[in-house]
Amino acid sequence: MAVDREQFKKLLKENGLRVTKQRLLVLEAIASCPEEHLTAEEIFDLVKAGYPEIGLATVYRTIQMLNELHLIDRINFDDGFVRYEMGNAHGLGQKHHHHHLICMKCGRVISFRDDLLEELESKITDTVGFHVVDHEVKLYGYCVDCGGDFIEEKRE
Amino acid sequence: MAVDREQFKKLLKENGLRVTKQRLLVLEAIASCPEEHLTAEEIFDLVKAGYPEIGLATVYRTIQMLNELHLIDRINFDDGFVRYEMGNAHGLGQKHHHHHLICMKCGRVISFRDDLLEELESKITDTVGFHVVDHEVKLYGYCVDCGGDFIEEKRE
DNA sequence: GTCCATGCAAATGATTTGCAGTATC
DNA sequence: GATACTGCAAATCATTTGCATGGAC
Repeated sequence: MAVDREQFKKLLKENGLRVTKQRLLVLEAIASCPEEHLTAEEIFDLVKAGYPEIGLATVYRTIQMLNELHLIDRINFDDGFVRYEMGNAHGLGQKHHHHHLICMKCGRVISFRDDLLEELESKITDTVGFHVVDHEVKLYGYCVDCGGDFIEEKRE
Repeated sequence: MAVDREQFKKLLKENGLRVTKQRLLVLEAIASCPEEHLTAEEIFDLVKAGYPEIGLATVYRTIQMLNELHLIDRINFDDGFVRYEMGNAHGLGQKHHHHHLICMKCGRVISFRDDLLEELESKITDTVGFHVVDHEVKLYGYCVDCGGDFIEEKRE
């Protein structure tokens, strides 16, 4: 997944932020792993490989900023790390609708796309008067390799 | 919401765990706030009100245990605290299906019940071969008090 | 009596923050 | 040249852990 640098620079300027090498590198590191759900430390390592001077604090600060600009999304799998992935919207309208399947045995995370929740969202707006603008869905279970087809619902 | 103490004691014994005053008190504190999403610290304060000797570490350890026994559920609203709520299942089969509406303005959290995801789950099992056994849904938006009815999708 | 559970205090570890130097505009 | 950004080190803070004491069985 390639990053449109000019558009990124424009976005930064529009928000009164400065264009720096670090910011570009962090965004590109995340964009280079479209299927991953990266931790701050992992992003740090990725960037450091090509730019050893970078500091971890800068990565944390940049990540936060990119998230506020809606260029990246935050996910939490409750494993002690906050993770980030490229936002599908690319900051250009278009809402993202993908969910995460989390394997309870091997921990693998599979992303998948579905718009079924539209229905649920409008149902809620009608019923509760709550206006839904975004959602996050995590589905827990067992992946194919871990007996996805037939396994008793045995936990622990 | 009342706790069936005898059943709880039985469950502990079945799992080779000992029945202690602290464990009963922690469970009852959580059960006494069925609509809340309590942090460890909040549970600690609740119990301490009636039993000042309790230690925070015990609360953390007990919470973890109750969660493993599926008596309480864990939720994370990304505000820096892990939260817990009474599990609807009461450890007796019956899966819980309730979601959380999170207001992006005032932070209020509304729980609500829906089984629409059944459809999604079987769809996934068929498509990906991933066997879903549980799910967690968070919906972000604006509650009635914060302009739930008509508000432009304006963020930040 | 054995051994698990508790309470305290100390440790951990991801994330944040203060500050002096540096780069962008 | 002003000031926002960076890198480092120190601080923060929820949660975990070690250990001696106490309680459950």
